[in-house]
Amino acid sequence: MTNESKKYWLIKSEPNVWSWDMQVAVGNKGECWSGVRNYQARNNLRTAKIGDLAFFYHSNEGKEIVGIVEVIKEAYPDPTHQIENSPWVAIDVKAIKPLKKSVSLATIKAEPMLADMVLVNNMRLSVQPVSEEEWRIICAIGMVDL
DNA sequence: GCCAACGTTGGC
DNA sequence: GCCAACGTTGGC
Repeated sequence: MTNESKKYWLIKSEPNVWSWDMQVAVGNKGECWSGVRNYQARNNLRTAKIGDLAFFYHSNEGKEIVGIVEVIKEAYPDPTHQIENSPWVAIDVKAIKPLKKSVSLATIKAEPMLADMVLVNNMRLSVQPVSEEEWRIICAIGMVDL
């Protein structure tokens, strides 16, 4: 695993369904990221590799990036959709660290350098790529070193 | 709770 | 293959 091949993502969760605190509570064993029912998001999940990092975004309630997770298991059949030839996949992620300062959607929208983020332009996509530049900017705003 | 934006479905 | 109807997401 080299730094060059590492990709960055943003994954969304409604905190009343699966929150950052719950993600932290399961610790290093991580948790299965499942239930994605959107082809574009599914394709992104398939692309995610072990060691890739992702922002953990709270949708609906909070509307902010609260932490960083790492992919620890690559795409496998979604355990919440057990039918033959299910098109859906899941990955496993584990919490790495919280942002010292969470980065809200309003903050992202207000930052011109982040105007091209998928989060801003395709609000409904639940698993989305983040460019290295966007990653660095948000880490800086969130006062986290990664 | 409302509704705009988007994705999916199904009739034709 | 088009497009209207419907369902879902998610900000407000």
